[in-house]
Amino acid sequence: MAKDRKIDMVILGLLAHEDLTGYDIKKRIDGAISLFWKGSFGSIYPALSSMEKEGLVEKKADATGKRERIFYHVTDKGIDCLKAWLEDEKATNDLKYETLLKLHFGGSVDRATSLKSVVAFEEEITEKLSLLQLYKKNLEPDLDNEDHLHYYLTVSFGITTYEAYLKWCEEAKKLLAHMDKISII
Amino acid sequence: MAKDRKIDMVILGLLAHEDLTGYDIKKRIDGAISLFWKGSFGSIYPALSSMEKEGLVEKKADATGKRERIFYHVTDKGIDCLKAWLEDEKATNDLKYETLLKLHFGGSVDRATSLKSVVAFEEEITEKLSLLQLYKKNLEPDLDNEDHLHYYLTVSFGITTYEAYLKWCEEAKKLLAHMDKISII
DNA sequence: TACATTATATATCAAATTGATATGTTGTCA
DNA sequence: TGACAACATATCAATTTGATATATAATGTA
Repeated sequence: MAKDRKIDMVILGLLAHEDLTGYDIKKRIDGAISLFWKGSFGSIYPALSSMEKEGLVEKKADATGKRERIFYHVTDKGIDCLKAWLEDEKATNDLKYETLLKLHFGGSVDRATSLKSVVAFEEEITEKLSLLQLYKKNLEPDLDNEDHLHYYLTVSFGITTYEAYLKWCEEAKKLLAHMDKISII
Repeated sequence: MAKDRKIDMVILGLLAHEDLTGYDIKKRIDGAISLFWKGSFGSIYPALSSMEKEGLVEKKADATGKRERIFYHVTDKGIDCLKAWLEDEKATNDLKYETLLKLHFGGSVDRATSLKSVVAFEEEITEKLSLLQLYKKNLEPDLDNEDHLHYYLTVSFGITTYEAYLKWCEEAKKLLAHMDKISII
């Protein structure tokens, strides 16, 4: 068996605040959560079905609209499940940095190639960082709100690490810049 | 189709330096590479088989030992494949921080619970950081070696980001420390 | 010497996940 | 009216994980 479905916890965490459709859940994940977790329709819809069978969530008929919309509501059992997970401080943090992988194996291609990977990474991070700073500005005035405090912590994590990434990019660019080093010396 | 098998590139990158068995490859990945990529036997062995069929690697009989050992050697086609990947600066960097996920949804449990997650994370990072500093010390004297320079860059990435993590842990602990805040004010 | 434990080594499998694709509806702007 | 973007559910092959099975060689220890 692979590890328990983590996507279940993401869904339960979101449903703890409001009833949502699978599509809504995907949008929430693509927002601030995408900084540290991702989820696709291919995992969300099957997870909702299976959690419904387990009694962790329940379907709510949508009377209002004409369009098919299946809202999910978290049950007491679902809340218990979420809390049990939150109270366990064990956590697996998995990173897959293709940029770093390319850099690690970059010794057999020329430095200009490695440099291009660093610059592409730098651009990506710079863009995301300005979005995070916007999130931070919105959360800062209301840290007495327990939820906002916790959202703030994750956004602050993103900002701190992204700033470190950019600092590293500067160092990496400097080290890779001396492309003619061997021929000069 | 899911995205191309990235594990192939890890294997080709390793085989570019020396012939290895599947078991060796796993050990290499569990070393310095584990900072930014992971791989299991369940992906390594099937990848080796399929790459052999594609002509990217070839089996080398092991004459010496008595134990079953299948060494793999990278072909010219395999090297071309590796270089093509290295020369493409596009890269997807996927993070799965369960710690951050727990913190994001921590607003509905007490702060002591969130604090425990931060402390567990801090301990994990502190331990890994000292290992990285050891790697760095070993690589630093020989940065003229093109491979070492590239290894150094990834180790330096790890150190810079882990130091940022620890800085954030301090901030997070401070913000979560005021557990009686509401009742005091 | 005998025994237990750890490291070496290949391989497979169910479960989880991704990324793509299929299918159709509703709202908006020109 | 027509085009396009956003909404919404669902499925699938390919990939990956984490666990397990199986077996041999080396090492420590009683």
